[in-house]
Amino acid sequence: MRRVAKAVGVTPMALYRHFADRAALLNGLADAGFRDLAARVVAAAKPRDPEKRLLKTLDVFLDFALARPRLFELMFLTRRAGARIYPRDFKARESPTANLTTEAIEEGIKSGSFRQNDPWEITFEMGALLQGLVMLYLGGRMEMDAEEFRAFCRRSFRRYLHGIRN
Amino acid sequence: MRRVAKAVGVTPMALYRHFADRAALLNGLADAGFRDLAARVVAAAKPRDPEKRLLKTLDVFLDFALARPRLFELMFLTRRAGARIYPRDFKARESPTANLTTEAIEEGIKSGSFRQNDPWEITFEMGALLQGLVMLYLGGRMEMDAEEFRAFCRRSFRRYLHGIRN
DNA sequence: TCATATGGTATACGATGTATACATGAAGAG
DNA sequence: CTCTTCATGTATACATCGTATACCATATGA
Repeated sequence: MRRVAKAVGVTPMALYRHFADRAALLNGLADAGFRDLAARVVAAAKPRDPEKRLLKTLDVFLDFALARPRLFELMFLTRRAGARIYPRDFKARESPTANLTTEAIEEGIKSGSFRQNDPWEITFEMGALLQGLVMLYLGGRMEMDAEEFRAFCRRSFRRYLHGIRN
Repeated sequence: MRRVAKAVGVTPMALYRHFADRAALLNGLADAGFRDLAARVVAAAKPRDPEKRLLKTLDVFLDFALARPRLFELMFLTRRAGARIYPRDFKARESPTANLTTEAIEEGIKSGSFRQNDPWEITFEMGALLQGLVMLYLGGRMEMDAEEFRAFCRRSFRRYLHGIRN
Protein backbone atom coordinates (compact mmCIF):
# COMPACT_ATOMS: atom_id res chain seq x y z
CA MET A 1 0.00 0.00 0.00
CA ARG A 2 2.66 2.48 1.00
CA ARG A 3 4.72 1.62 -2.06
CA VAL A 4 1.79 1.82 -4.43
CA ALA A 5 0.84 5.18 -2.92
CA LYS A 6 4.34 6.52 -3.37
CA ALA A 7 4.41 5.21 -6.94
CA VAL A 8 1.24 7.11 -7.85
CA GLY A 9 2.40 10.13 -5.86
CA VAL A 10 -0.16 10.11 -3.13
CA THR A 11 -0.51 9.36 0.52
CA PRO A 12 -1.14 5.70 1.48
CA MET A 13 -4.55 6.44 2.92
CA ALA A 14 -5.69 8.09 -0.30
CA LEU A 15 -5.84 4.62 -1.87
CA TYR A 16 -8.61 3.74 0.55
CA ARG A 17 -10.84 6.32 -1.11
CA HIS A 18 -10.80 4.12 -4.19
CA PHE A 19 -10.48 0.59 -2.81
CA ALA A 20 -11.94 -0.85 0.35
CA ASP A 21 -8.69 -2.52 1.26
CA ARG A 22 -5.60 -4.17 -0.17
CA ALA A 23 -7.56 -7.20 -1.35
CA ALA A 24 -10.00 -5.01 -3.25
CA LEU A 25 -7.16 -3.20 -4.98
CA LEU A 26 -5.60 -6.49 -6.05
CA ASN A 27 -9.01 -7.69 -7.20
CA GLY A 28 -9.29 -4.62 -9.37
CA LEU A 29 -5.93 -5.37 -10.94
CA ALA A 30 -6.94 -8.98 -11.51
CA ASP A 31 -10.24 -7.96 -13.11
CA ALA A 32 -8.47 -5.61 -15.50
CA GLY A 33 -6.06 -8.43 -16.29
CA PHE A 34 -8.94 -10.77 -17.10
CA ARG A 35 -10.49 -8.25 -19.46
CA ASP A 36 -7.14 -7.81 -21.19
CA LEU A 37 -6.51 -11.53 -21.47
CA ALA A 38 -10.02 -12.25 -22.70
CA ALA A 39 -9.60 -9.67 -25.47
CA ARG A 40 -6.33 -11.27 -26.53
CA VAL A 41 -7.86 -14.73 -26.59
CA VAL A 42 -10.79 -13.52 -28.67
CA ALA A 43 -8.43 -11.81 -31.08
CA ALA A 44 -6.25 -14.88 -31.48
CA ALA A 45 -8.74 -17.76 -31.42
CA LYS A 46 -9.24 -17.70 -35.17
CA PRO A 47 -8.37 -21.15 -36.57
CA ARG A 48 -11.32 -23.22 -37.74
CA ASP A 49 -9.97 -26.48 -36.38
CA PRO A 50 -10.88 -26.77 -32.66
CA GLU A 51 -7.60 -28.40 -31.71
CA LYS A 52 -5.58 -25.68 -33.45
CA ARG A 53 -7.75 -23.11 -31.71
CA LEU A 54 -7.06 -24.66 -28.33
CA LEU A 55 -3.32 -24.65 -28.95
CA LYS A 56 -3.51 -21.04 -30.10
CA THR A 57 -5.32 -20.17 -26.89
CA LEU A 58 -2.59 -21.92 -24.96
CA ASP A 59 -0.03 -19.70 -26.71
CA VAL A 60 -1.93 -16.59 -25.73
CA PHE A 61 -2.06 -17.69 -22.10
CA LEU A 62 1.63 -18.46 -22.16
CA ASP A 63 2.48 -15.11 -23.73
CA PHE A 64 0.51 -13.45 -20.99
CA ALA A 65 2.00 -15.51 -18.19
CA LEU A 66 5.54 -14.90 -19.39
CA ALA A 67 5.07 -11.21 -20.13
CA ARG A 68 3.35 -10.32 -16.85
CA PRO A 69 4.16 -13.11 -14.43
CA ARG A 70 3.10 -11.28 -11.28
CA LEU A 71 -0.23 -10.31 -12.77
CA PHE A 72 -0.80 -13.87 -13.96
CA GLU A 73 -0.01 -15.14 -10.49
CA LEU A 74 -2.45 -12.69 -9.03
CA MET A 75 -5.16 -13.70 -11.47
CA PHE A 76 -4.84 -17.46 -11.31
CA LEU A 77 -2.51 -18.59 -8.61
CA THR A 78 -3.49 -16.52 -5.60
CA ARG A 79 -6.34 -17.08 -3.23
CA ARG A 80 -8.71 -14.25 -3.99
CA ALA A 81 -12.19 -13.38 -2.86
CA GLY A 82 -14.43 -13.03 -5.89
CA ALA A 83 -12.67 -15.59 -8.04
CA ARG A 84 -14.80 -17.67 -10.40
CA ILE A 85 -15.99 -20.91 -8.90
CA TYR A 86 -16.35 -24.21 -10.74
CA PRO A 87 -18.78 -25.38 -11.91
CA ARG A 88 -21.27 -22.69 -10.88
CA ASP A 89 -19.78 -19.58 -12.45
CA PHE A 90 -18.32 -21.42 -15.42
CA LYS A 91 -21.55 -23.03 -16.51
CA ALA A 92 -23.23 -19.67 -15.98
CA ARG A 93 -20.82 -18.57 -18.72
CA GLU A 94 -19.25 -15.88 -16.57
CA SER A 95 -15.72 -16.56 -17.74
CA PRO A 96 -15.22 -15.23 -21.28
CA THR A 97 -12.03 -17.19 -21.88
CA ALA A 98 -13.49 -20.44 -20.54
CA ASN A 99 -16.52 -19.95 -22.78
CA LEU A 100 -14.29 -19.94 -25.86
CA THR A 101 -12.35 -22.98 -24.78
CA THR A 102 -15.52 -24.87 -24.01
CA GLU A 103 -17.00 -23.97 -27.37
CA ALA A 104 -13.94 -25.35 -29.12
CA ILE A 105 -14.26 -28.58 -27.17
CA GLU A 106 -17.98 -28.87 -27.86
CA GLU A 107 -17.28 -28.37 -31.52
CA GLY A 108 -14.62 -31.04 -31.45
CA ILE A 109 -16.97 -33.45 -29.75
CA LYS A 110 -19.78 -32.73 -32.18
CA SER A 111 -17.54 -33.25 -35.17
CA GLY A 112 -16.38 -36.52 -33.63
CA SER A 113 -12.71 -35.65 -33.27
CA PHE A 114 -12.94 -35.51 -29.47
CA ARG A 115 -14.31 -38.17 -27.21
CA GLN A 116 -17.65 -37.65 -25.45
CA ASN A 117 -16.97 -35.72 -22.23
CA ASP A 118 -18.31 -32.86 -20.15
CA PRO A 119 -16.72 -29.95 -22.02
CA TRP A 120 -16.68 -27.71 -18.94
CA GLU A 121 -14.80 -30.36 -17.08
CA ILE A 122 -12.24 -30.58 -19.85
CA THR A 123 -11.89 -26.81 -19.89
CA PHE A 124 -11.35 -26.60 -16.18
CA GLU A 125 -8.95 -29.48 -16.25
CA MET A 126 -6.84 -27.96 -19.01
CA GLY A 127 -6.80 -24.77 -16.97
CA ALA A 128 -5.58 -26.71 -13.96
CA LEU A 129 -2.80 -28.31 -15.98
CA LEU A 130 -1.70 -24.99 -17.40
CA GLN A 131 -1.84 -23.24 -14.06
CA GLY A 132 0.09 -26.06 -12.45
CA LEU A 133 2.81 -25.80 -15.05
CA VAL A 134 2.98 -22.02 -14.89
CA MET A 135 3.02 -22.05 -11.12
CA LEU A 136 5.95 -24.44 -11.14
CA TYR A 137 7.79 -22.46 -13.79
CA LEU A 138 7.25 -19.07 -12.19
CA GLY A 139 8.06 -20.56 -8.82
CA GLY A 140 11.52 -21.34 -10.17
CA ARG A 141 11.00 -25.10 -10.06
CA MET A 142 11.82 -25.67 -13.71
CA GLU A 143 15.33 -24.96 -14.86
CA MET A 144 14.67 -23.90 -18.42
CA ASP A 145 14.29 -20.70 -20.38
CA ALA A 146 10.97 -19.32 -21.55
CA GLU A 147 11.21 -20.97 -24.97
CA GLU A 148 11.91 -24.41 -23.54
CA PHE A 149 9.04 -23.96 -21.13
CA ARG A 150 6.71 -23.06 -23.99
CA ALA A 151 7.77 -26.20 -25.83
CA PHE A 152 7.21 -28.26 -22.68
CA CYS A 153 3.69 -26.87 -22.34
CA ARG A 154 2.88 -27.53 -25.97
CA ARG A 155 4.02 -31.13 -25.62
CA SER A 156 1.89 -31.45 -22.48
CA PHE A 157 -1.19 -30.17 -24.16
CA ARG A 158 -0.73 -32.27 -27.25
CA ARG A 159 -0.44 -35.29 -25.00
CA TYR A 160 -3.55 -34.26 -23.13
CA LEU A 161 -5.53 -33.67 -26.32
CA HIS A 162 -4.36 -36.94 -27.69
CA GLY A 163 -6.08 -38.41 -24.69
CA ILE A 164 -9.47 -36.94 -25.35
CA ARG A 165 -9.28 -37.53 -29.08
CA ASN A 166 -10.96 -40.48 -30.75
CA MET B 1 6.69 -16.75 14.71
CA ARG B 2 5.08 -15.29 17.82
CA ARG B 3 2.17 -17.73 17.56
CA VAL B 4 4.42 -20.73 17.00
CA ALA B 5 6.51 -19.67 19.97
CA LYS B 6 3.49 -19.37 22.21
CA ALA B 7 2.22 -22.74 20.99
CA VAL B 8 5.45 -24.47 22.01
CA GLY B 9 5.64 -22.42 25.19
CA VAL B 10 8.69 -20.40 24.47
CA THR B 11 9.73 -16.88 23.59
CA PRO B 12 9.63 -15.93 19.88
CA MET B 13 13.36 -15.41 19.68
CA ALA B 14 14.04 -18.89 21.01
CA LEU B 15 12.89 -20.25 17.66
CA TYR B 16 15.84 -18.54 16.03
CA ARG B 17 18.21 -20.81 17.96
CA HIS B 18 16.86 -23.67 15.89
CA PHE B 19 15.96 -22.08 12.56
CA ALA B 20 17.75 -19.30 10.75
CA ASP B 21 14.48 -17.55 9.99
CA ARG B 22 10.83 -18.08 9.23
CA ALA B 23 11.58 -19.56 5.80
CA ALA B 24 13.97 -22.11 7.31
CA LEU B 25 11.36 -23.20 9.82
CA LEU B 26 8.78 -23.68 7.06
CA ASN B 27 11.38 -25.57 5.02
CA GLY B 28 11.88 -27.90 7.95
CA LEU B 29 8.16 -28.57 8.11
CA ALA B 30 8.04 -29.18 4.37
CA ASP B 31 10.96 -31.60 4.52
CA ALA B 32 9.31 -33.60 7.27
CA GLY B 33 6.14 -33.62 5.19
CA PHE B 34 8.03 -34.99 2.19
CA ARG B 35 9.50 -37.81 4.24
CA ASP B 36 6.07 -38.66 5.57
CA LEU B 37 4.43 -38.57 2.14
CA ALA B 38 7.22 -40.61 0.55
CA ALA B 39 6.76 -43.31 3.17
CA ARG B 40 3.03 -43.43 2.52
CA VAL B 41 3.56 -43.69 -1.22
CA VAL B 42 6.07 -46.50 -0.79
CA ALA B 43 3.67 -48.32 1.50
CA ALA B 44 0.77 -48.01 -0.90
CA ALA B 45 2.37 -48.43 -4.32
CA LYS B 46 1.87 -52.16 -4.35
CA PRO B 47 -0.18 -53.12 -7.42
CA ARG B 48 1.72 -54.88 -10.19
CA ASP B 49 -0.02 -53.06 -12.99
CA PRO B 50 1.71 -49.69 -13.58
CA GLU B 51 -1.51 -47.84 -14.29
CA LYS B 52 -3.16 -49.15 -11.13
CA ARG B 53 -0.04 -48.16 -9.24
CA LEU B 54 -0.19 -44.63 -10.61
CA LEU B 55 -3.84 -44.30 -9.61
CA LYS B 56 -3.03 -45.65 -6.16
CA THR B 57 -0.29 -43.05 -5.84
CA LEU B 58 -2.78 -40.38 -6.82
CA ASP B 59 -5.04 -41.55 -4.00
CA VAL B 60 -2.22 -41.26 -1.50
CA PHE B 61 -1.44 -37.74 -2.64
CA LEU B 62 -5.10 -36.81 -2.44
CA ASP B 63 -5.43 -38.31 1.05
CA PHE B 64 -2.48 -36.24 2.12
CA ALA B 65 -3.66 -33.05 0.46
CA LEU B 66 -7.12 -33.34 1.99
CA ALA B 67 -5.93 -34.39 5.43
CA ARG B 68 -3.26 -31.70 5.80
CA PRO B 69 -4.09 -29.00 3.29
CA ARG B 70 -1.83 -26.31 4.75
CA LEU B 71 1.13 -28.65 4.83
CA PHE B 72 0.44 -29.75 1.28
CA GLU B 73 0.28 -26.12 0.20
CA LEU B 74 3.55 -25.46 1.91
CA MET B 75 5.20 -28.45 0.27
CA PHE B 76 3.99 -28.01 -3.28
CA LEU B 77 2.21 -24.76 -3.80
CA THR B 78 4.43 -22.22 -2.10
CA ARG B 79 7.56 -20.61 -3.43
CA ARG B 80 10.27 -22.13 -1.27
CA ALA B 81 14.04 -21.92 -1.38
CA GLY B 82 15.45 -25.43 -1.55
CA ALA B 83 12.63 -26.93 -3.57
CA ARG B 84 13.45 -29.68 -6.09
CA ILE B 85 14.15 -28.35 -9.56
CA TYR B 86 13.14 -30.03 -12.81
CA PRO B 87 14.84 -31.72 -14.56
CA ARG B 88 18.09 -31.49 -12.62
CA ASP B 89 17.08 -32.81 -9.20
CA PHE B 90 14.49 -35.20 -10.57
CA LYS B 91 16.81 -36.99 -12.96
CA ALA B 92 19.36 -37.10 -10.15
CA ARG B 93 16.68 -39.20 -8.44
CA GLU B 94 16.48 -36.87 -5.46
CA SER B 95 12.72 -37.07 -5.18
CA PRO B 96 11.65 -40.43 -3.71
CA THR B 97 8.03 -40.08 -4.76
CA ALA B 98 8.91 -38.99 -8.31
CA ASN B 99 11.25 -41.97 -8.58
CA LEU B 100 8.39 -44.36 -7.96
CA THR B 101 6.09 -42.66 -10.42
CA THR B 102 8.77 -42.61 -13.07
CA GLU B 103 9.49 -46.29 -12.54
CA ALA B 104 5.85 -47.12 -13.05
CA ILE B 105 5.83 -45.15 -16.27
CA GLU B 106 9.04 -46.75 -17.52
CA GLU B 107 7.55 -50.12 -16.80
CA GLY B 108 4.40 -49.24 -18.69
CA ILE B 109 6.45 -48.06 -21.65
CA LYS B 110 8.61 -51.16 -21.65
CA SER B 111 5.60 -53.44 -21.53
CA GLY B 112 4.08 -51.50 -24.39
CA SER B 113 0.99 -50.26 -22.60
CA PHE B 114 2.20 -46.65 -22.58
CA ARG B 115 3.40 -44.67 -25.54
CA GLN B 116 7.10 -43.84 -25.94
CA ASN B 117 7.80 -40.67 -23.94
CA ASP B 118 10.32 -39.14 -21.56
CA PRO B 119 9.10 -40.73 -18.31
CA TRP B 120 10.45 -37.85 -16.19
CA GLU B 121 8.49 -35.43 -18.27
CA ILE B 122 5.32 -37.46 -17.77
CA THR B 123 5.96 -37.61 -14.05
CA PHE B 124 6.47 -33.89 -13.75
CA GLU B 125 3.47 -33.18 -15.89
CA MET B 126 1.19 -35.39 -13.86
CA GLY B 127 2.50 -33.59 -10.79
CA ALA B 128 1.64 -30.26 -12.38
CA LEU B 129 -1.88 -31.42 -13.18
CA LEU B 130 -2.42 -32.70 -9.67
CA GLN B 131 -0.99 -29.60 -8.05
CA GLY B 132 -3.08 -27.41 -10.31
CA LEU B 133 -6.23 -29.24 -9.32
CA VAL B 134 -5.38 -29.26 -5.62
CA MET B 135 -4.45 -25.59 -5.69
CA LEU B 136 -7.80 -24.75 -7.23
CA TYR B 137 -9.70 -26.95 -4.81
CA LEU B 138 -7.91 -25.73 -1.70
CA GLY B 139 -8.17 -22.17 -2.98
CA GLY B 140 -11.92 -22.56 -2.81
CA ARG B 141 -12.39 -22.38 -6.56
CA MET B 142 -14.24 -25.66 -6.86
CA GLU B 143 -17.64 -25.91 -5.24
CA MET B 144 -17.67 -29.58 -4.35
CA ASP B 145 -17.02 -31.74 -1.33
CA ALA B 146 -13.88 -33.81 -0.85
CA GLU B 147 -15.40 -36.94 -2.32
CA GLU B 148 -16.55 -35.21 -5.48
CA PHE B 149 -13.14 -33.63 -5.83
CA ARG B 150 -11.48 -37.03 -5.54
CA ALA B 151 -13.74 -38.35 -8.25
CA PHE B 152 -12.93 -35.36 -10.43
CA CYS B 153 -9.21 -36.00 -10.01
CA ARG B 154 -9.57 -39.67 -10.82
CA ARG B 155 -11.45 -38.84 -14.00
CA SER B 156 -8.74 -36.35 -14.89
CA PHE B 157 -5.96 -38.83 -14.43
CA ARG B 158 -7.74 -41.57 -16.31
CA ARG B 159 -8.20 -39.16 -19.18
CA TYR B 160 -4.56 -38.22 -19.01
CA LEU B 161 -3.40 -41.80 -18.90
CA HIS B 162 -5.67 -42.67 -21.75
CA GLY B 163 -3.67 -40.14 -23.67
CA ILE B 164 -0.31 -41.75 -23.14
CA ARG B 165 -1.61 -45.24 -23.57
CA ASN B 166 -1.20 -47.16 -26.81
C1' DT C 1 -24.63 31.21 -0.44
C1' DC C 2 -24.15 27.23 1.55
C1' DA C 3 -24.51 22.12 2.20
C1' DT C 4 -22.50 18.17 0.48
C1' DA C 5 -19.76 15.03 -1.87
C1' DT C 6 -15.21 13.72 -3.34
C1' DG C 7 -10.63 13.01 -2.72
C1' DG C 8 -6.66 14.01 -0.07
C1' DT C 9 -3.66 14.28 4.47
C1' DA C 10 -1.70 13.47 9.28
C1' DT C 11 -1.26 10.58 12.82
C1' DA C 12 -1.52 6.53 15.34
C1' DC C 13 -2.25 1.50 16.38
C1' DG C 14 -1.47 -3.33 16.44
C1' DA C 15 0.76 -7.18 14.17
C1' DT C 16 4.82 -9.11 12.02
C1' DG C 17 9.73 -10.77 11.38
C1' DT C 18 13.96 -10.27 13.43
C1' DA C 19 18.61 -7.77 15.13
C1' DT C 20 21.02 -7.13 19.34
C1' DA C 21 22.43 -7.77 23.89
C1' DC C 22 22.22 -10.34 27.87
C1' DA C 23 21.14 -14.57 31.18
C1' DT C 24 21.39 -19.41 32.71
C1' DG C 25 22.67 -23.92 33.34
C1' DA C 26 25.13 -28.24 31.92
C1' DA C 27 29.46 -30.36 30.56
C1' DG C 28 34.14 -30.98 30.41
C1' DA C 29 39.14 -29.55 31.37
C1' DG C 30 42.60 -28.26 34.60
C1' DC D 1 36.32 -27.63 42.96
C1' DT D 2 36.69 -24.02 39.83
C1' DC D 3 36.52 -22.05 35.38
C1' DT D 4 35.48 -21.92 30.58
C1' DT D 5 32.50 -22.89 26.94
C1' DC D 6 28.44 -23.80 24.57
C1' DA D 7 23.63 -24.54 24.00
C1' DT D 8 19.52 -22.56 24.81
C1' DG D 9 16.61 -19.20 26.41
C1' DT D 10 14.91 -14.12 27.38
C1' DA D 11 14.08 -8.95 27.04
C1' DT D 12 13.89 -5.20 24.36
C1' DA D 13 13.76 -2.61 20.36
C1' DC D 14 13.13 -1.58 15.45
C1' DA D 15 11.37 -1.27 10.77
C1' DT D 16 7.58 -2.45 7.99
C1' DC D 17 2.90 -3.61 7.15
C1' DG D 18 -2.21 -2.77 6.55
C1' DT D 19 -5.49 0.31 8.09
C1' DA D 20 -8.75 3.02 11.70
C1' DT D 21 -9.75 7.62 12.81
C1' DA D 22 -10.04 12.41 12.46
C1' DC D 23 -9.52 16.32 9.94
C1' DC D 24 -9.12 19.39 5.52
C1' DA D 25 -9.75 21.42 0.71
C1' DT D 26 -12.14 22.03 -3.40
C1' DA D 27 -15.84 21.68 -6.68
C1' DT D 28 -20.74 21.22 -7.43
C1' DG D 29 -25.50 21.89 -7.43
C1' DA D 30 -29.72 23.65 -4.87
